[in-house]
Amino acid sequence: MNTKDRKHREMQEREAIILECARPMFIEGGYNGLNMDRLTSMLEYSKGTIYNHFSCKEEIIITLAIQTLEKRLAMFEKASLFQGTSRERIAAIGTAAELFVKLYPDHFRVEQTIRLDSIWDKTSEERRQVMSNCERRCIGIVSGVVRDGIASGDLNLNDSATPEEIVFGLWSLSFGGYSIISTSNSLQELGISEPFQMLRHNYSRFLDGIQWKPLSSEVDYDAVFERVSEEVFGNELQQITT
Amino acid sequence: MNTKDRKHREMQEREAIILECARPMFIEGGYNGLNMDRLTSMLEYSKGTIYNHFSCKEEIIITLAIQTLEKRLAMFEKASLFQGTSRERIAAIGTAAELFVKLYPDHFRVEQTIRLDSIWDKTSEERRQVMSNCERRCIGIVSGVVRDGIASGDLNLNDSATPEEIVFGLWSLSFGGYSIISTSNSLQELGISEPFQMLRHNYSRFLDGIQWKPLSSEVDYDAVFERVSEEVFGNELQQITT
Amino acid sequence: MNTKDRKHREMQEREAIILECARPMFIEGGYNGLNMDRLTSMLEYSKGTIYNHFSCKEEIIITLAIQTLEKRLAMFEKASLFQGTSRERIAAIGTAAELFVKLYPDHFRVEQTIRLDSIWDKTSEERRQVMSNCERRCIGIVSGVVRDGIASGDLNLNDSATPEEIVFGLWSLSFGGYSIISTSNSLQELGISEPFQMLRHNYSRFLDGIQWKPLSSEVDYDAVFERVSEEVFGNELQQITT
Amino acid sequence: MNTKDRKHREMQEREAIILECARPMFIEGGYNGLNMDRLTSMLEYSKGTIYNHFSCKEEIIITLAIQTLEKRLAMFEKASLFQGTSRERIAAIGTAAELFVKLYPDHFRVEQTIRLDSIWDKTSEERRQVMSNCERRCIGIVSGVVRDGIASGDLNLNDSATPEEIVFGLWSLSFGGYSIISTSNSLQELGISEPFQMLRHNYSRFLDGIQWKPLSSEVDYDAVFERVSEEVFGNELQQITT
DNA sequence: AATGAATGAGCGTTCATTCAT
DNA sequence: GATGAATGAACGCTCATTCAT
Repeated sequence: MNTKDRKHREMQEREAIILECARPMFIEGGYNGLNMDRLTSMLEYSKGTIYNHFSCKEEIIITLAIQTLEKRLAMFEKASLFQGTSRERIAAIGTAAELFVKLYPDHFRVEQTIRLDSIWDKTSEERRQVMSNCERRCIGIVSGVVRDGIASGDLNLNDSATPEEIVFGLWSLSFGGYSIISTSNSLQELGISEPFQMLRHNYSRFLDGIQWKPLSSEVDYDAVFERVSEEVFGNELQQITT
Repeated sequence: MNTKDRKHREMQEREAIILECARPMFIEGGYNGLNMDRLTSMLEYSKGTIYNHFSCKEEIIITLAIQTLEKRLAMFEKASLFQGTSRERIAAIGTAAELFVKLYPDHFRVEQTIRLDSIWDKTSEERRQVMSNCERRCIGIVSGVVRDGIASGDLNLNDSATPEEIVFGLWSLSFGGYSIISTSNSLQELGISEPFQMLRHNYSRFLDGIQWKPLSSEVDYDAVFERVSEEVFGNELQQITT
Repeated sequence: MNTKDRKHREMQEREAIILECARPMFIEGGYNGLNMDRLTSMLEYSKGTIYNHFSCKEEIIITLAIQTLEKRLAMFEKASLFQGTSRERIAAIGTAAELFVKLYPDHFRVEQTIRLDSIWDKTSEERRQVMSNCERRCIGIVSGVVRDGIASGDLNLNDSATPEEIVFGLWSLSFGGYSIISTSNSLQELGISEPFQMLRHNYSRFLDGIQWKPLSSEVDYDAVFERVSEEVFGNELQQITT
Repeated sequence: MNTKDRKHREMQEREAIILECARPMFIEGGYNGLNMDRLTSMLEYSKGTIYNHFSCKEEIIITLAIQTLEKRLAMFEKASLFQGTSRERIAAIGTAAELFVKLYPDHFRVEQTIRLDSIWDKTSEERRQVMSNCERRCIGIVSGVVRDGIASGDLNLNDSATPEEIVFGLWSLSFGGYSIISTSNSLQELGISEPFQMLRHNYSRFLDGIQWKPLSSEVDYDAVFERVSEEVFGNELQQITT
């Protein structure tokens, strides 16, 4: 049994090393930038060995995405456990999302390329499931907190909306905001110098719009962001600042 | 002179034909899916002729993006002239954005690929300028209406935000929302069956959050959407429904 | 008749302009460096017009060679008329050869490429004849002076050699020497800093070897070189020094 | 270890086969005549395999030159060891040069094309070094014999020349002579039917001109040529005559 | 006679994947 | 299980020449 365990552990370690090397190559040049020959020559493993781990190039790429999506899921889970009002817990998840983007600034690139370059079709059903699950569970966490807000009376949607609609709103705001921050240079032209903070304020405006109590006029959500960053994500924070 | 004119018109027509053929190829398979050999064999023009129009593959791709960006700009301009309150005019632009996405559902794919796959670097400065201008002017139109709202007293930001911050918020919500609609299948799982309408409601919630008058409780902005669709974009609407 | 003359003159002028533009392109990059598209775009004439003058690219190249070969022939003819002993006249032709190489340093490149790159076969019989004639007549001029040397008693070959053999020797020495000077960087490593003068001395050694009177111990042939340069090729010299 | 050795030997053999096939293609049509597609189709190896050996077309060409330059170097080294007077040893090297030209009549074509067609720039520094070294060492061998001649008293330059100047002279005569023999058809018109012998006589005339003892009137250098051919290069000779 | 858009065979090179050892 | 040489289809692009206008 020990032998089998060791082999398995070695497999996993090697897989991590391969991905670690593949990631910057992919970031640099996208799908075509990730080159199996160069990857091989930069690692101490041979082509065949790499192909024993990943049946094709596309599998490497989707695994790159899964790697960071799993980090995000873990961060969302941690954030949702934050002790506070429902709206503070939403803010905590927002904090997780922001820190995630700062920790893995290239995650979007990987994820979008998968959807854009017809990579999806060539990946294994299994890995696609893993990837979908990560997304689904992240959404589920947010949904949960929205429902908690309704249950606690902080949020009253008055039949004018479903909880999912609110999740969709937060998700849009966040995905769109981070995308724009990552890829557009128009923000500077707009004169927005602290885009992450602005994005947080925009969350607040949206939540104020549905009257999720306590409103931003009653609580300093910037302070909540600071508290969550330190209390919940102190470790992750160190990685960013150093 | 007539000869010259005719030649010029033929050039433009041919360029349109090339792009028309290239677009689905690109949509289908991204950067690698657009293949100069296949493109040639599907057109009645030779390779050389295509290269007389576009100096490299990347120029074709950026031109695909410019084509639709120019449509969007025109729609935004038309929408901004809508006669109504400042918030209704914002709604009109939102209508334009939604119809644009429905008319050119693959625009995002093209635009994102350009930013992802180091295509940008290989394009001509001239075309990059055209593309940047389109984005800048679209943003400018929205900025203008926000300022009009402030000037008219409908919107009072109380020094808690700059107009640009609001533009960033609307832009995030819209870009994120349409991206999610286009590329994610999680929306169905969320049980959101009319995502476009939901997105419009989310706009409203955001604008309610900053107290842009008249609030959504006072005016039926769904009705405004319908009116703008018909009155301003009747022609474009036909293309979608047929 | 005037019209015909003018047309003819215009043709010749245009031909000269085309060649003037083609020459540096060819020098720069050899056969593949001479590009009909670039040539066209640098001239005010169209492709078709250029093809009216030269039926193919190869014809341009051979004409480039002919242009300078005709200059050389003229210089050899002038040199052979120098008033002096037969050996001085040989030195005068040597002077012509050296000045020619300095005036048209790229001539070898053109001539060799013609022979190397299977250009020859694609040229017209007519132009090949012109080119061969130039070479033949240059050789003929040297042969003539050798025979004059024999006739005058300055040179006595004693049946140990034909005049042509001597011509072949001088030609080898000169062609080899100028080739090495033009293309090799080993000369500097050898420590030869004034290769042209060294080459002239080597002519002298060869002519001393066949006892062509007066020997280099009796006459300062460096001084003859100077005299011929000034008296015969004063004009050409100006072009080099300025 | 045997396996590694065998692999290495196979690599070298294959490289030789590739070059053997590339050589006539290059000889036939120069740079453009050597065509990677045709080369592939004439060999039993695939494109990729060829590119594993040579990183680009230019590397193949320079290797063609190196192949024969190394043969020449070996022949020069062998010749320089000939037992005889210093002038006889020069004659022995001349014999080597002549046999080399006859064995590899197309070497000049390859070498010149490398210098003419901007091939040089695209080759690896390593191979360029190898090529330069071959030339340098050949020159060094001749220099050495000239110095031996001076040391032995057979040659007295009287400060009128450096040994290098004499090397330059022999080199010019030889390079020019063989070039003319290879590429010009004017020799026949000149009535020179045995150009190689004539060239040898011209060497002698040059060496007589600097009074390198014993003079050609004292020793039958044609006989030396015959002796060296048989005694030193008997093996190589067989290749030519058969 | 002059034009220059159109042609299309041809080029050198790349690279994901395979499979004999 | 590991290797890495071999594969060969595919790619983006070039350019001498033609010919309808």
